[in-house]
Amino acid sequence: MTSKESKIPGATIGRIALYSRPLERFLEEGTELVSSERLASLCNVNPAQVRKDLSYFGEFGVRGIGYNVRDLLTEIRKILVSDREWKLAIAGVGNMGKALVENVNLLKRGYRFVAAFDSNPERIGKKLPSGLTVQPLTSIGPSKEELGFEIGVITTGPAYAQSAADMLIRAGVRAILNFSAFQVRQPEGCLVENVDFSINLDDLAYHLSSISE
Amino acid sequence: MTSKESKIPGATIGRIALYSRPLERFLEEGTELVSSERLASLCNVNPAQVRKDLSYFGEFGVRGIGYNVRDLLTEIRKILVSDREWKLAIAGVGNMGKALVENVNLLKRGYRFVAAFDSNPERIGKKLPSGLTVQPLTSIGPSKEELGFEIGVITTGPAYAQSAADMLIRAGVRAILNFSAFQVRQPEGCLVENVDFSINLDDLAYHLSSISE
DNA sequence: CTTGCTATGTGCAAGAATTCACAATCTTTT
DNA sequence: AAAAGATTGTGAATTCTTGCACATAGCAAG
Repeated sequence: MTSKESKIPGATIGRIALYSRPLERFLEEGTELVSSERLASLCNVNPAQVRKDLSYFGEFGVRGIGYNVRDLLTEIRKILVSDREWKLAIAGVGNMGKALVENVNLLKRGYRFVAAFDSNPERIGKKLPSGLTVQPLTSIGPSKEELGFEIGVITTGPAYAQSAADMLIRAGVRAILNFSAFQVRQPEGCLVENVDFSINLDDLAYHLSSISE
Repeated sequence: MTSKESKIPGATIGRIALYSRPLERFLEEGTELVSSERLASLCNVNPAQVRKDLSYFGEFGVRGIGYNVRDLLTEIRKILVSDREWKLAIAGVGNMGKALVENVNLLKRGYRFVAAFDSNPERIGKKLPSGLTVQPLTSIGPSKEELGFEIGVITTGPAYAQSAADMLIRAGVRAILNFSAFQVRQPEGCLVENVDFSINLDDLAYHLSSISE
């Protein structure tokens, strides 16, 4: 069904996800039509980029008119497979972990945390506002069978990140989103995406400084 | 001083920041030398990429030997201008905001939050564990003069993001790191970097699904 | 001081990604 | 029913990025 997946640039998926944000707003506001130009300007990209990105997956617009907001959003959700619920497990329930587990935005998009783990004995057994009870990291294995989470999120400190990753993988997750400062190595058969805010700050700092030169 | 900035790929700065993470660990562990190959493998990139990225800024290695960990780290910090303290202001002191303000990792890299703002009256006046007192968003203007923050971080809900951005800009910040789900438009003369985790999850979900096809 | 070993720095080729520019197609107007 | 106007979809040109492959250079051993 996916049309010639061979030539889809890596950044395209991320941008398509990006396009869905303003589309969601348009849908709420009742705006029915949107042009590639308008969408592009809201996402800080080139209009042709929007059209090309979408064209990898089909023809969703009407020439001379634009895109129907509701239809395009539906198509994008199909493309991203965010038209279903994804179950997540979190390892590390510090500030960052809690912020994610309680983030309504993620839930709205179908990402539901169904298990929470931590290695800190003080945190184990505690109940989070979302209703989840924090389990010991070492118990990941068995729980997975019951709860069936498919994506792992790591928000432990750097020292625990790799072992958290190992345990999540042993428990069967096929994808990991890693927020710890430790860069998790790409293991065989498991997708890993590393997120490090301090890199974004470094980036800003660099560009800020080079402007004034 | 910067050598021909004209041809530096956009992704290079981010990768150079990435290289510094394992280097910091090596420095702590007392490892003195590192090869582009080793560094590359830890960062999931190609060794030639490491060398080329660095070569935009100078010659930091010794042929036949590799790079001196301490020296390279010093050079990278100079490049990224993270060899000094950057003062940050945060707008939005929910879970995510607190997670950032209390993140020791950022502090270790020289990013210090010197002001916190929120629009929620219940939060205003509260003292954060870091010692900062939450101020009303509307008071951003005057505070900036006193405290001199130069980068703004937005962790409000989507509804407040654009107005928080406007206020931060009016207060004189030249760069914004935006974690809200609302994509802030690039304003004239101010760098904006938008971060949206749900996009990372969408990305993982997409690739997870396309594997099984 | 010469040979061998190793790992950097980089010109250039190969490969990707982006953007242009225009044909295609749909609606509206006359 | 033809012309005007709008905006998509996309082949091709352009621009950007990556990676190869090797000359270069430092060190060590004999």
